[in-house]
Order: sequence, then C-alpha cells, then structure tokens
Amino acid sequence: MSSASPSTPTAHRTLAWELFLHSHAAITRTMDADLQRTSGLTLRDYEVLLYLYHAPEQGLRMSELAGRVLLTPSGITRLVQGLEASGEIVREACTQDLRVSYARLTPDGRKRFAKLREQHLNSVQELFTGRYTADELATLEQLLGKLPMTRDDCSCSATSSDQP
Amino acid sequence: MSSASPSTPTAHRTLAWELFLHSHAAITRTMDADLQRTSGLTLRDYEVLLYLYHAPEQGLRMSELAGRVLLTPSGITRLVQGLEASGEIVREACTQDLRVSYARLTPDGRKRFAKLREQHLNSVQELFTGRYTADELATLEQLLGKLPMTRDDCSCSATSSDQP
DNA sequence: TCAGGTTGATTGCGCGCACAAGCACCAAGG
DNA sequence: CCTTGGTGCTTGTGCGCGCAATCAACCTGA
Repeated sequence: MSSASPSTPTAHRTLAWELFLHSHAAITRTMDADLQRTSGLTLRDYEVLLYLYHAPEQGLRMSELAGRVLLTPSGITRLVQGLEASGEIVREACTQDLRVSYARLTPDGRKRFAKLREQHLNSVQELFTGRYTADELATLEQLLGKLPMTRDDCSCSATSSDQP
Repeated sequence: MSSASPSTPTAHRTLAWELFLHSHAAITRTMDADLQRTSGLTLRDYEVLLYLYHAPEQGLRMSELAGRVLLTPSGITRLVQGLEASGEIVREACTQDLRVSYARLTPDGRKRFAKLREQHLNSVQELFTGRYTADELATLEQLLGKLPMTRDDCSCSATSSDQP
C-alpha cells in the first residue's frame, strides 16, 4: 500500500517464483517416491529422523520437532506414531514435565537411517546441489537466505491492515 | 557407489537445499492461508485459474492443466469440479474428440480472478520477488532454471539400477 | 466393419495433514 | 490445600491428493 511507483522493477517478474514452485514440486515428488520405494518413508519422515539423528541423547520433544519440520502438533503426533510403530524411534515421557515427551532414534533406527541418509544425500546431489558449482551454490544460499523461513517471517505485512 | 572421490566439493553442502525446502514451506503456507481467507481458494486453485486466465478462448483441456500444475489427472478432476461448483469455471466437451473436455473461466470468474490476481501478486512481491534487486532476481532465475521442472527431468539416474 | 490397443477423464480407496476440541499436567494465587 | 489459567500433546473430523482400476471415445489394421 506504500503506493509510490505502481510498477517497481520487479513488480510482475514472477519467473523466478514460478521456477521456484515448479522445481520444488518436481524434486520433492521424485525424492518422496524414491524414498518411499527404498524405505517406505516419506520425505517428512526423513526430515524428522534427520533431526533426531543430530539431536542430543534424550532426543527432541514433539513441539520442537513440529516447529522444525513445519508441521502442526497433530501432524507430528501421527507421524511419530508411525515411526514408532515401525521401530525407528521410541518415545519417552520427560521426568521433569510429564506433559512433554521426547522422541529419539532406536539403535536400529539409527543404523538404518545412516544408510538411508547416504542414499538420500545422493538424491539431493543428483537433483539439486550437483547442478551447481561451488560458487553458484554459495550465491544460491545467499539468495535463498533472504526468504522467509517460518510463518512468522511472513507476517510482516501479509495482512497489515488489521494488526494493531 | 561410483567411489572415486568420496567428498566432491558440493557433496554434503545441503544448506541451500534446506533453505529451499524451508522457504518454500513457509511462503506457500502463508500464501495459501491468505488466499483461503480472502477468497476460499487454495494456491493450486489459483494456479489453475491463472492458466485459464491466459488461455485461449475455448480454455484448456484437463490433461494440459494437470501437466502445468503438476497434478495427476484425478487431482485435476476434483479440483476442477470444485471450481465449477463455485462458478469460477465451466467445462465443455470438445466436439472433435469427445474424450477431452475444456475448462474455461466464466465471465464472473474472470472478473473475480482479476481482482484476486492483483492481491496475490502483492503477496508474491511481499514474500518473494520484493526481497531481491532486479539483478538478484535475474541471477535467481538463472540458477533455479538449472533445476528439474518435471518428474521426467528427475529420472536421469534416480534409480538407474533396475531399468533395462 | 469391427476387434484390439491407446488415450483422456473419472471414480474407489487410502493416507497425510490441518483445524478444533479435549485431556493431562504444570505453575500461581487465594 | 484447592482453584484458575496456560501449556504440551493427543483424538475426531474433514479435505486434498496420489494410485489403481475403470469407462468412454478414438485410432488402426485386417
């Protein structure tokens, strides 16, 4: 609404945005299908396991996990239930606060994930990073870093008209 | 598998990839919520309408639409059914080939979409393009252009081991 | 002309996820 | 001690979408 020039240089240049959308769709679908075929897991399952892989001893709490993978609490609950049922992770109530529960990898889950990770990194290499030189990758990191990474980052003025 | 150097320059540099995933999730969720609140439509609904907005007189066939928004035929069918039910578009069988049906905007749908488009372009500007200079945007277009845009683009070697 | 194969589009089904409601638990104040 | 409010997680419900099966229409060759 800050009027000024009605057509700034980038006003209707949506090519990058379209490329962004389409490449994301193509890549994640492929990875998801790949992952599912070789391990029965989804890309989000993978992401959760990845965080647990790098997590401290006791694991990560559900809400922490939900925040990291941008899933709602309910979403994380079902996902973790599935992962627990397949033996990748276990849950344990926090002794300090019985409301919270921690999820962490089982030894077997950790082993399996290590293998899966190798495989998946190859996919990422294949479909994403491998398409760039080191310099290009640095540029891309810098550019993508300007984008919002959480929904809070987005709230600045998406609907600026009714926020006191 | 192809041993050689176990750590190529970009081997485990997944920062860009993670930024890519997270920014996509954050942005599309925000836009989706925004769109839904102001119009009841999803981002994919919007995308379909956008293509129809720029489509020739008779509209676009279902399969064409499906291909453009990276949805399966079944997905496009339900989506179009919804849009038809809400009066944005109409479908019409092709007289040359009765298997195909064309979807096109209704006059009302076109009017409404024009308004919605303005609004949405503001969101894109806000959350994506507006964060870059014209030069940066050009760079980003060039870089994203290297990524696969369809699942076919991905098939080069994702699972090269069991294909005759 | 008509059988067999191909293509465009639509349903049956299952799954993942958001939203809202609900439950268990903690922390303060009376 | 017992409320009262806030927090972490889980369940009920509905929806979007992919997959597989199916149907209708279109070719092609004999």
